[in-house]
Amino acid sequence: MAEKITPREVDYSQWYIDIVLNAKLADYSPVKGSMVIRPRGYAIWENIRDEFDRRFKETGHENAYFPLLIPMSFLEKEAEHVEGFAPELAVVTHGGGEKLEEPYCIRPTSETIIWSMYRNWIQSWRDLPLLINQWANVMRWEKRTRLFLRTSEFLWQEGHTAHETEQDAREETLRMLEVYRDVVERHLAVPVIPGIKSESEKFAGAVETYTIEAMMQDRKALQAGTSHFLGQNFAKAFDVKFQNRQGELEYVWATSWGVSTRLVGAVIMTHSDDKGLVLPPTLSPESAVIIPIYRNDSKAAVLEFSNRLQQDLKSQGFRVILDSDDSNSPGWKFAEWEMRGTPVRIEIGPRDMQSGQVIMVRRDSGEKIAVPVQEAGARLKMLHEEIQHALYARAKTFRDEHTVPVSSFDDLIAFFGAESAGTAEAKGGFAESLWCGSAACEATLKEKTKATLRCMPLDRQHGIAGHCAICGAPARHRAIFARNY
RNA sequence: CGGGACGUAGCCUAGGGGCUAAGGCGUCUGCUUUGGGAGCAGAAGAUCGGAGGUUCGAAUCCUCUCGUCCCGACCA
Repeated sequence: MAEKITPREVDYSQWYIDIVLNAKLADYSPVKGSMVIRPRGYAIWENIRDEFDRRFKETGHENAYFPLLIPMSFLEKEAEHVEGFAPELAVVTHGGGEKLEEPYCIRPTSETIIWSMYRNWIQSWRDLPLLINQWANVMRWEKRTRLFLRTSEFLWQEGHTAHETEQDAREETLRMLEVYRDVVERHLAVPVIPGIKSESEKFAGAVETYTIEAMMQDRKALQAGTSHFLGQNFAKAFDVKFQNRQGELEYVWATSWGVSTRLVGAVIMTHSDDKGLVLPPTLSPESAVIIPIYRNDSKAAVLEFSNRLQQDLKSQGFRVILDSDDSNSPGWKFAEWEMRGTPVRIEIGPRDMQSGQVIMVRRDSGEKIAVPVQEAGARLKMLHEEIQHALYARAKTFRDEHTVPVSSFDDLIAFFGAESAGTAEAKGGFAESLWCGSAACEATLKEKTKATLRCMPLDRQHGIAGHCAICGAPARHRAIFARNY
């Protein structure tokens, strides 16, 4: 495991792949387009998943599980939905050695099968709201895949809720968007912009799609989560009516929302450096690694000292690894654990032992701090908090530095770089521009610069006055344009 | 799905019709070391991505195919 990681400046894509493979987060699989999530990558996902799960339950949702296979006819009940997903479906045509009368598709998302059940479960306003979440795998036959960011099969959660009123459903849509924003910013330390998608970028079957958009280190945008207001589209498609408080039959109002293993990719791309993975302490499988440094004559004492510290920290609730493997030098271990992304390294040598201290080294900054051994637990906790905040602050500063108000088409082209249009060359960032609302303008910009409308930030729609940066017509929205993953 | 590049040991690379496929890193054994990817000695590890063809002979030439990366189209 002595391979060097390709520096970001040389090849950002290769850098990302090098980190994923060298930190043993995932591996390519024999199945085209699907990856194997290795234990270290899965542990990070579990830490993300557990926090979301806690927050979903806190907001009144329950987990359930629906089938992997969906009758093809279900997809076809919602016109926009099938049109959006048909090109990326995997279809099962045979079972038990016989051709199936009706083919199944492997779920690309579960609105249809879930709403086919909601039809039976909802009769009265007393049955509402129905707040269900599912942790599952889904499959979308992607033509071009990237580890974690876009694979044919991926893990996610999908919330599917049913409500009495449009108001309730709209509130739920925004409530869950806010849960996403909060968890991604605080737990993953990835700053995001909550906003609404344009018509051309919204979910197939939704009335409105809300999103949280993050900026990666190559200044491209990554959609980190979406929350959809589905109106009565699926209720109508599956004929789900309830008797309201006035005794009238009415279609149910719906939302759906999801985040996926793509978030692992977002964390990697946001925080890591040329030495390897950098993880927020909240997500790291281990709190710290102790690396003992000794000569033959000091080995026993240093190991004993290290062992005591490990036990002490463990008893305080930290997950601490003692790397006492004799076959690797300390230098090797430093590099190795840096590549794995462990937030804090604790060095213990004879000199430290004599002075009753240890050296704590921050993964994010490389800063070395001498800590009296009695204070190790308290300082480790403090360091974790500092690192968590520093990672978020650094990412936010980076994003803000590359978020620029742009008011004319010429400036947009200059910002994204006309000469780099049609290439993956990193240029630009987030262009914050006024927009008239027309899909034609989005298409024009995309054709010239590859940049798309990522979202209209929720908190920046007030006082819109001016002209669309693309066509010059009176503006109706403020939007973020960027190249994206 | 279109264009390009590339598949030789776990990883990187050499060899582009001819003897037993070469080297570096890593791995294993032993000794020696240990404050930023240590040293010495020895060992294991390859049907050259796969299939078919041309040839006396194929890692090498041809055809097909699979995979990875990049670009494009498509897209949660």
